Amino acid sequence: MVALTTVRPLLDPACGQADDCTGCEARIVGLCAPMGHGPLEELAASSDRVVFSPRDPLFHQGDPARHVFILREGAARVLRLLPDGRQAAMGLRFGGDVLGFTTASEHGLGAEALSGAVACRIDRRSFDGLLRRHPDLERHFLDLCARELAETQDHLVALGRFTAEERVAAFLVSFVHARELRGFGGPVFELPTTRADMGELLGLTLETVSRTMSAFRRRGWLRLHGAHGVELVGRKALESLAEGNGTD
Amino acid sequence: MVALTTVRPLLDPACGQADDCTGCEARIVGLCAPMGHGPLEELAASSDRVVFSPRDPLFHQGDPARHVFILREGAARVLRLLPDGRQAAMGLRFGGDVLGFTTASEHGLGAEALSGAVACRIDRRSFDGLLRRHPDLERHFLDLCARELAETQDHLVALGRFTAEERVAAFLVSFVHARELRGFGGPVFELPTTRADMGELLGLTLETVSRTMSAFRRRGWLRLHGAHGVELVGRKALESLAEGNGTD
DNA sequence: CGGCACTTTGATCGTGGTCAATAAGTGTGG
DNA sequence: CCACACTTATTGACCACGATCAAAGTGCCG
Repeated sequence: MVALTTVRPLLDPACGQADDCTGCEARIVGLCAPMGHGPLEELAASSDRVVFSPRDPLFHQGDPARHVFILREGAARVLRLLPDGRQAAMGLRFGGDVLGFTTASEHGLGAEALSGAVACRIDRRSFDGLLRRHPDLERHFLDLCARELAETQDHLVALGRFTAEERVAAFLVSFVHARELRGFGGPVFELPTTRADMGELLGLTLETVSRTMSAFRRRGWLRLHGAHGVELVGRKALESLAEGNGTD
Repeated sequence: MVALTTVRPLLDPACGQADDCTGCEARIVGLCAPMGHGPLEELAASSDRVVFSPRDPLFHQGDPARHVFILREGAARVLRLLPDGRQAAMGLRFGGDVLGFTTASEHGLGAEALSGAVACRIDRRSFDGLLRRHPDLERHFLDLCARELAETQDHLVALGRFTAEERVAAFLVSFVHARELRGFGGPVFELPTTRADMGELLGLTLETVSRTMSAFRRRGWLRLHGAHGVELVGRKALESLAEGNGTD
C-alpha cells in the first residue's frame, strides 16, 4: 500500500482517563497506547492543551525543538520550505498523530494546522525523561518512527515513479484509509486541503490536481460536493491506480 | 542540506575489538558505537559474515525479516519494486550502515549490493533481545531511525520539487559527503552506480541523468574519468543547486 | 450583495521521457 | 594480446505529460 498521509493505527483506550480527550479523535493515539497510569499522570503535569486556527503554525522549520505535539482534533500538515520559496509537504497528520518529535535540537520541518486543530503540547525535556524512565514507551516510539519511515518511503515511490493520476489516487485512497482507522467510515468526506496543498504534497501544480480530480469525476470514480466534499464511488479503480499496477 | 545517500556519522572505535572489522569501513558503525564489550560479544555469537557480488540481493522485498545487516565494505542500494515492474531506489548504503531493520514481520524493501560488499548478518530474534536488554542501545536505534527518516524526507523534497539538474547535483554532493564521513577525502572518486541506478534513485531516466552529467562536464563543474570516475571541480556550484537555491 | 480566495478550464510552452543509433567500456576466450 | 560479444553511456530527434499563463466560474464569509 502506498500511504501519502500518515496512518498510525494504535488504539488507546486508556488515554481518556488521565486526560480530557474522551470521545475525541485522540482515543486513537500512538503515544499513549502502552502507557500505564503513572506515566500518563507524569505527562499530564508537563503538557498543555493548545488550539490552532486554520493555517496557524504549530512550529516553524528551524525553531528549537522544545515541544512535542499530539494532535487531538483536526488536521495538520508537515512541510519543508526551500531557500528560494518552493515548499514541499511531507504528509498530513490527524487525531492521535505525533508531531515535532525529533532527536535533533531543531525542527527540520515546519507544521501548520489545516482545519482548526487541538493539540496536546508536551515539554521536550519532560518527554525525553519520560522515555528514559519507561523503556516500553521508548520501544513503542521506535516502532512509531519505523512506521513513519515506511510511510515516507511509500510517498517517495509515489513522487519518484507515479504519474499525476496515480499520485492523486494514492492521496485520496490513503486519506480515506486514515479516516477509517479513526472510526470515520463512509464514502463521503470533506478534504481539509486546498488543491494547492495537495499539489505541494504530491509534487504537482494545483492546476494538475484540479484537472485530475475532474478527470476522475468524468470517469465516475468520484463525485464532488463543493470543492472539498468528495464521494468516492470507484474506490477499487482508484486503489488499483494507487498501488502502481500501471496500465496492465 | 539535502541527502540522497544515507549518512550516519557515528564513529565506533570499539567495534574492531570483539569482531574482525579492524581497519575496514565498519570502524564507522552506527550500531556498535554505544555498545560495551558484553553486548558486542553477545552480538558476535549470533552474527556471521556474508560476502556479496555486485547485484547480489541481500534480501528481497516481501521476505520475512529474519536478519538485520550491517554493511562493512562496499555499497548497496535499498529499493521498492512496483507490481508493474517499475522500481524506485530509496537510497544508497555504505560501510557502517544498517540494512533490513524493521519493526514489521516482512521486509517492505529489497536491498542489493552495488559493488561487491561484505556484511555482518545478525539474527533478528537475537537482535531484538539485545535491544530489550540494553536500553541505551535501543535509544541509539531510535536516533538512527530518526536520522534515516530525516534523510528520506530530504530525498522526498528532491523528488517533489527539484529539477533534473538539482537532483543529480544533490546526489553527487551527498555521495561525496558520505565518502568524506567515512574518511575518504579528495575530489576524485568512483561511482558504484550505473546511470540507470542513479535514475531510479532520482526519479529520472538514465538518459536524463547522462545528459545532465554531460551538461555539468561542459560547464566545467566536473570531469569524467571513464563512465564511473568523477572529479568534482565546481563543488560550490553543485552544492548551491543541491540546496534548492533555485535560479536566484 | 460585495469581496476574496479558491477552483476550473483553456491555450501554449518546456522539461524530461521515449525511441533509436552510435560509441565507449568491460570482460572472455582464442 | 587481440578479437568479439555484451553491457553501459552518450547523443540526437521527436513526443507527451505536466507546468505556466490567463480567464472565467464558484463558493464562502463579512
